[in-house]
This record gives sequence, structure tokens and C-alpha cells, in this order.
Amino acid sequence: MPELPEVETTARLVRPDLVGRRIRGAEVSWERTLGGMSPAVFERRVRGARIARVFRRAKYIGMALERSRKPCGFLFVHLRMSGRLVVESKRRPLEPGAVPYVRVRLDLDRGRLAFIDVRKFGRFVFAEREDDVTAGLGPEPLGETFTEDWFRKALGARKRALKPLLLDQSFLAGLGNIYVDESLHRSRLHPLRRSDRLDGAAVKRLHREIRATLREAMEREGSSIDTFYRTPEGQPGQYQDRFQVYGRTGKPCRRCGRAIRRIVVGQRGTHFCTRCQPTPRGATISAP
DNA sequence: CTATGGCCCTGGTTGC
DNA sequence: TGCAACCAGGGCCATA
Repeated sequence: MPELPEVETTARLVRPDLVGRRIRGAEVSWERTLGGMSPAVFERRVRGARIARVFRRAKYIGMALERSRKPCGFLFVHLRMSGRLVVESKRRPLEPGAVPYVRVRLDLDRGRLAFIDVRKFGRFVFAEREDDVTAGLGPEPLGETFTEDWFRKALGARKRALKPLLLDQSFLAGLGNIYVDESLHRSRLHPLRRSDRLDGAAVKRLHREIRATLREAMEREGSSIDTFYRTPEGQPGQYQDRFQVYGRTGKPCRRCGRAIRRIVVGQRGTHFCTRCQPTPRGATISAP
């Protein structure tokens, strides 16, 4: 499912085709994708605007818009479960199988931007100000403000299990189910360990492994499971072959050989090694 | 503050 | 073989 590495890959690959383009119009075939704005208002806001910049923040792909060189708002795309962003052109038409799932399409002065989303959870929203969307987000795990020092204090200030805390975008922005499980395994920390009960060495490992996991996944253009997630060029990512725990229930831990276990934590499938990530005292494990 | 559970969606998988 | 039930999952919301 698209998390930081997949979203970053998407932003990087669409950027050259989008920066500098003028939006000629918009078609919306699933209204809820706009997050509450009517298609008419949406179109009025974006038509005629120029895409000045394409960036990523957390799991959002952002586009800064301008009119006559003056800022006039932002587009924010959230892929959620099954969203994809593709730039179509005469040379590279959309694959026919994706056509029924196009929810929003922007006509550009060169090509078209299609937002494809089978499960309709994704969002393609217009925002007046960047903050309207990003204000409540925690720091970027690969950014300068995410220091080991900050992390130690932030973890200590909360009393939550690591798994739901790391999934909380207001705490740290960009991780999802896959990379939390992978980072915890690499840090040898159980998903139910409480954030305020980590020693300095554990915090150091977690900080380091979150960043290493995300970097390595980005180098491989993210992870693809089943038919989910393709790059804008239609290619699957390559990091799924490197998973240590995610989706490996019952298979041997690549570090110690013990079978990977799956539990449910906060409604989320959670994968870990019972030997490498020992159960903390007092933790209750619910059935799979 | 933290935890829990429902909701939104659909294609794929499982069960009978 | 056919079909219904079930499941995954990110973010948001209501409730305890």
C-alpha cells in the first residue's frame, strides 16, 4: 500500500511531466475523491492554473499552483490503498484496464494527469493553503527535524504501543503498516512495546532502522503486493522481495529461523518474530 | 490522553 | 461449479 517510499517514487516520476504545465480543465467521475468540494468549484479553482512545483509531504503528493506567477492554491493527492497517478500522452496512453477506475482527470496543455483508484479511498483535493492539509502532520522521518534526540523525547512523552504510535501520522508522517512492521523487526522491538519504556539503545536502533528501511525501499521504487501499487510508468516496485516480516506469516525469520507470527494490533495485521522481538511484560496478544 | 470500533470501497479469496 | 461471506487497509470520527 502506498507509503512514503511509494509516494516519493510517484512524485519523482510525475514531476518532470507536470512542472510548468497549465491545467485546461478537469473531469471528475467519483465526487467523493474531491473530499467534499463540488466538481464545479474544483474545476473553477484549477482551470487555467499552472503547476509550479511538485513535492511530497507525508503520504501526500502536493502540487503548488500559480496564476500569473502568483500562488493560487494547492492540489494534494493521497493514494490511500489503491490510488495511482499517471501522466498520459499520445505516446503513452493509459492502459485500457485502468480506464474504468479513473476518478479524476486533469487536462493539461501537454498530456493529461489521471488519478486511478479502484477502491475509491484515495483523495485528490484542492486546498487554498498548504497548511489546510499538512498542519497536523508530524515530522518527516527522513527530514532534518527527525533527530534521535527529538525522537527519544517524543516517545517518552507518549504512553502508547509502538505499532499504533508509529502509524499515527500526527506523531511521525509517512509510515504505514508495511514499513512499521519492517522497521520494528530490524530494531528488534515488539510492536506492543510501550513507547515510554524504551532505553536509549532501543531508541537509537529504531530511529536508525526507520530511516534505513525507508531509504532502501525508495531506492527500489517501493513495494508492490498483488496488483496494488505501480509506478506512474506501470512498473511494480522491488522492495517486496526484501520484506523480513510483512506478509511472511509462518515463514522462517530471515535472521533466526523462527516462524513469523501475525497478530492484530489496533485493527491492523502485524507481523513479527517471536524470538527477535520478544513480547514485553504485561502485553496481551489477541488472536490472529 | 489512550483505546476501540465503525465506516468508506472493491477485487480477490475462502467456505460450503 | 456457483455464490455468499469475508478480508485488507489509511484516515477519520464517535464513543468509552
